[in-house]
Amino acid sequence: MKESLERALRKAARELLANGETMPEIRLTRPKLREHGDYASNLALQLSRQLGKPPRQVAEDLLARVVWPQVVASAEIAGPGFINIHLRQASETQVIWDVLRQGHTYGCRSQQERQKICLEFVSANPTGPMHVGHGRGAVVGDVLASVLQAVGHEVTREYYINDAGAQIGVLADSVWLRMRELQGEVIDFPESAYPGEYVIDIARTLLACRPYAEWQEMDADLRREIIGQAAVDANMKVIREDLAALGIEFDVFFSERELHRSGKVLAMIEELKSRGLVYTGILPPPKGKEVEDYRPVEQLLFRATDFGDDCDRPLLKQDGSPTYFAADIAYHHDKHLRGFDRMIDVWGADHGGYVARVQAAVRALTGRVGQPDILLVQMVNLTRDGKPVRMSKRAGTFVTLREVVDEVGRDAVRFNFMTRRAESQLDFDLAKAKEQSDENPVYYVQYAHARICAILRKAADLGISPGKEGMDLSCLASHEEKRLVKALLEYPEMLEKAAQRLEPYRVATYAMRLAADFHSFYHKYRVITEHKKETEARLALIQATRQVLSNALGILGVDAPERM
RNA sequence: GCGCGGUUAGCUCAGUUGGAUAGAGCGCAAGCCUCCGAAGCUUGAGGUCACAGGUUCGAAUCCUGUACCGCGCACCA
Repeated sequence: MKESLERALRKAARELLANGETMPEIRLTRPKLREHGDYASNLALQLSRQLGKPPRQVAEDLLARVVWPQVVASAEIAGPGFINIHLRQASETQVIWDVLRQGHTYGCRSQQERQKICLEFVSANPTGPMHVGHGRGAVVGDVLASVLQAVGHEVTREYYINDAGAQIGVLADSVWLRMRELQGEVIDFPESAYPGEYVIDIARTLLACRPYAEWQEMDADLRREIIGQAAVDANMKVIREDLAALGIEFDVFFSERELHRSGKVLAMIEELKSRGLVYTGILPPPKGKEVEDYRPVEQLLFRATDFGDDCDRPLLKQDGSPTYFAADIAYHHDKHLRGFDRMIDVWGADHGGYVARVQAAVRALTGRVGQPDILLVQMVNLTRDGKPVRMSKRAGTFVTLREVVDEVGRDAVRFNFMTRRAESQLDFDLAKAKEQSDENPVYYVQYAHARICAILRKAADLGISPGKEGMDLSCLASHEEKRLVKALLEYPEMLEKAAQRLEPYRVATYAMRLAADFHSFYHKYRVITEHKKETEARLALIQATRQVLSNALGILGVDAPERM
């Protein structure tokens, strides 16, 4: 519908412009005031300068030439030169049948330019349970994936497991110390050791499956290796369970360790070498920041500055092993080789300093600019009754994601994480999220859905069913009904924009608005009345509303209950 | 010092990539259930869009600078 209007305007504008002149992007907006019509265009104002005529004159020229599609009732010039378009009432209510016919697929598209997208998110280190910040990234990534799928893309949800490197060694050592402690030894735990309870659990499990004496006799390096792997497996198991509790499943778990073992990291470094993109050099100390143990060392460096980064980056550590960065380059290179049209990464904001170098590396290896797209999800401030909850990892007292999900529920957690843009910080109050109060938008939306279901049940009891496609809906003429219809019409537009701009939170704010429009309508008008036609029309309207609420909640991964 | 993100009502946040009179929730004030679900609705008060310049028909939105807040800044991940 929107496209057909845009096409008509574009054609008229083409006639006004001389050959070769560039056409501004045609953008129809939904005016805030209903007097301004159903859609509005600022095209005349945009063209005014090019044509050297006042905007209102341009608007008149446009209107004289444009051939509107059937759905347009009238179009007029307003204000400085806006073109306000009014649709035929019947053409808007048509959306009700579209919704009811298409059901849970309403709003989805079968994209002509379907992309294969690799969406990497969470990727929390397997050194312990996830915290609330990971949870936000998890929900943002999961919903974004659903949005992209809805508009017709093929999305792979992928988790990169950092199961290699020094941190795994530290984890293994921490577990080993706990194992010895469980055997009665008095241990002085170093600052660096992981403090959490879960470390003890892992230690206990390992002692149960192999006698302590065997562990003692084992070669130290081998023991470290085995314990490290076991600890990673145990942590990943917990992480998967916690993600499942949030309703999140991945298609691929990609292991960094496998990446090293398969030789892909070294191969990638060779590839860069052969292209002359690496050199051996010494990095200067970082400016403005104290690095107490800085020592000038010769390292193998990638020429990131040639590709937009502001500093060259090391590929090998002092001991000759690859850096995390090197593995990450190989990982993204691997994604590229697997044939994805597009890569999207969802990271915590604390990794922001990393964006330029990864994009630089991808560009160097594949020639693709601006890939991967990276969403930086800002921090979550966790509070309870307004007081900050300490999240000290050192003390091992941080609140885990699982505890929060268990306490406030999956739906409330997911919805609350989606109510704000990813790049603004999020306050999350445990007490309020649980309260089921006005502060909690998830219940507001779910309530609207349950309420509609209650009305539909009542109608069914009375033997009344919603109208059938083709019936006259002109009685849906009140302000509230029109708004509701308009909101239904906007659902596909909203999804489109959310996908295009990688802004999944739009689905949540849309759901709140749709629920609000329904509640307003509900309070002003009764659905089931003496008038048969009116009743049937309104039943069709609320059934369509229920469907769209359900679709939006489905994308959010939130339940759409029939009763509450 | 540099980079990234942020700054909009008392609080928490939207604002359709530069459009018409800047919106919503909470809180505050006042109303609404004999009636399909009050976990809801209606009305009101509340704004120098951090500040200063600039760009143009037009700026919360774009450019420059400043001030605060958050995150990050070799050989960790």
